[in-house]
Amino acid sequence: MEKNKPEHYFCLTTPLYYVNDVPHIGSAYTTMAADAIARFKRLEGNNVLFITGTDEHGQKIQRTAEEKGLSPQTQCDKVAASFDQLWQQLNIQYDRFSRTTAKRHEAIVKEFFQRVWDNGDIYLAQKQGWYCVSCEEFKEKRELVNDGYCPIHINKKAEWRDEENYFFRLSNYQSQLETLYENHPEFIQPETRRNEVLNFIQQGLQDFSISRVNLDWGIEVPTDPKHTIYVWFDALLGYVTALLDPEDEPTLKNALAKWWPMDIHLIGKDILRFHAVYWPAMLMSAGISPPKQVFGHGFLTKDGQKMGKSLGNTLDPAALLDRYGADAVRYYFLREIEFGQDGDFNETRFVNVLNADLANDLGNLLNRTLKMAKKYCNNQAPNLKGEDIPSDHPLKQIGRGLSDRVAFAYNNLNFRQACSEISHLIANTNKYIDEQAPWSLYKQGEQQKVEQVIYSILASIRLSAYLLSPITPTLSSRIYQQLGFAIDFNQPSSFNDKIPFQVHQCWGIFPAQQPLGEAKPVFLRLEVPAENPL
RNA sequence: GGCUCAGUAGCUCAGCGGUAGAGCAGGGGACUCAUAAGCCCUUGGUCGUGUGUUCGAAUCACACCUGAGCCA
Repeated sequence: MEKNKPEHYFCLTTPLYYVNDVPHIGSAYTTMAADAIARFKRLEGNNVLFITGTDEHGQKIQRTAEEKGLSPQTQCDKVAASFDQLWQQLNIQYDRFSRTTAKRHEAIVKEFFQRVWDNGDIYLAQKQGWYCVSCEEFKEKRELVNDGYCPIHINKKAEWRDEENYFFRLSNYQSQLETLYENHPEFIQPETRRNEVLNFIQQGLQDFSISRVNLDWGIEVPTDPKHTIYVWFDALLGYVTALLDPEDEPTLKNALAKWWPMDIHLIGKDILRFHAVYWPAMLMSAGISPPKQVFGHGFLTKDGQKMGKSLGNTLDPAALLDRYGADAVRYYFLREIEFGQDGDFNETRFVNVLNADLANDLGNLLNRTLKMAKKYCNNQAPNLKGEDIPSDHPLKQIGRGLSDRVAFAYNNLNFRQACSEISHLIANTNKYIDEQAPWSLYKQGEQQKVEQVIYSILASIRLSAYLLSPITPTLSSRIYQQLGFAIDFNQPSSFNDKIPFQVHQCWGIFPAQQPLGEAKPVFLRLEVPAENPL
C-alpha cells in the first residue's frame, strides 16, 4: 500500500524506552549507536529521519505513578524529560521524539487495530494465568521461582489473572514470517540473533493477547472500551506515528507515505521477539510491508559483571557523561565493543583507550602538525594539491579508498571496524612524520620536501576527523576548525552544502594555502580518578 | 532437558586447514615538531580439555568443561 520510498531517504529508530525508571546505560548505548548511523547517513547526503522516544502506557507505569503520588501523565512527563536531557548530554541529534501518550498516536493505534480487526486477526478469549506486572506478561507456572515469583523480577510476585483478552492471530503468520526470514537473511542481525528467532518460531507460533482489562492507563480497544491495548501492540506503532509530519492528519496513509519501509530498528537483544516476530506479523495483517532490518545489539557489563540494581553496580550514564563528555563516551562504546556482542565497561580501560587513540595519537598529531606548519609553512597549508603528491606516497595509498572501507563498516553497523580503519591512517601518519623528520628537512633547507610532508599530513588528519565525525562530532569540529575550516559537524545545515561527501571523502582535497588556526589541544589526556570510581 | 554463540598473550579481540597476530597495558632505546605525546625495539600464549580426520589443525568432526543467551 505504501509507495516506494525515494532513494536517499533513510529512516531508523531506537526503541521507545519504557518510562518506568530513569534512563540506564543500555538505553544510552543503543541511542549513541543510532545517532552515529544517522550522522553518517547525513554526512553521505541522505535525508535522514532518526526516531527515538518513550513508551508510556501500562500497569507498571500506573503503579509507579501511584507509589510516587503522581498522575501517570506527570510521571511520564518527568521521566520522558530525563531521557531527553540525557540525549542532549550525549549529543544525540534525533529528528522525532515519539511518545505513546501523544494524542495523534492514539489515532494511529486505533486505525491500525481496526485494520487488523477487519482482517479477522483479532478474537476474544478467556486468559488465565500468572501475570508479572513488571514484565507485563503472562508466565507459565513452571517458569516461576521461589513459590510464585517472576524469574526476571525475583522480588515481584506474579499475580493470578482470569480475564477476557483480545488475541492476535500470530499463528496465521507462521509461513509468511518464515518466508520473510528466508528471503531476507539480513532482516534479523546479527546472525546469532537470527538463529534465536528461527529456533523460536520453528516450535510453532501461538497467538498472543493484545488487550488488558481493569487497566485505565492505556489506549482503549476501539471495539470494546472495557479493554485497553497491550503496551507492546501500542508501543511498536509509536515508530509509525513518528513518521507523521507535524501538520499531517494522523492517519496510517499519511504516516507511511514518505519514510516507509523503515531501514533499521536498533534494539537491545532483550526485545528481539517483539521486533522480529510480533511486529512484522502485525504489519502484515494490516497490509503493510515489514521493516528492512532489526538489529539486536548486546548487553553491557561493568568490570566484567552483569549490572543490576540489586548488585548495586549500575553505571549511571549521566555521571559518566559529566565526568568525561559525550565524545569520549561515544568513542569508547562504539570503538571498543563489537556491536552486536556483549561488551564491558571498565574505567581504567576507558581512560587508556581514550588517551591512546584520541589524546596521544590523534590530538597530539594535530597539535604537532600545526606547530610545524606554523614554524615551517607560515601557518598555512602548503601551496599544493592532492595530485602533486606521488601516487606511491604511503599516506596517499592508505587514504585512497579509506572512505569506501569506512562507509562499508558504518553501513554494516561495524563501528569498531570503522574506527580501526581510521586509526590505521592516524598511526601511519605519526610514523610518517618520524620517518621524514620535517624538522631536519627544514634545517637542511629542503623547503619543498617539508611542504609536501606537511601537506600530506594535513590531508590525512582532515580525512580522519571527517570520517570520525559521526562518532566524535565535537572533536571533529574542533579539528576542522583548527585546520581552518568553518565547519561544525553538530550543525548539519552548516556542512551539507559546504562539504559534499563526494569531495570530502577523498584524501587529497586540503585547500592550498588555507590559513590554519591556533594549535590548542583538542582532547586532553584523562586520568583515572583516585576516588569515586564509576 | 533442547538449541545457539563464545572460550587465542595481563586486558579487548583478529586469524578459521600449512606449525600463532593486532591494539592497549608492561620493559628498553634513539629523537625533538608535539598534549612527558609520537617513533623504534622488546617481555608475554603447549590457541578451554580430550580423542579423531589429515602429510599437516587455533582453524574440520565428536565428546566433555566453563561462560553468555534463547526455548512465548
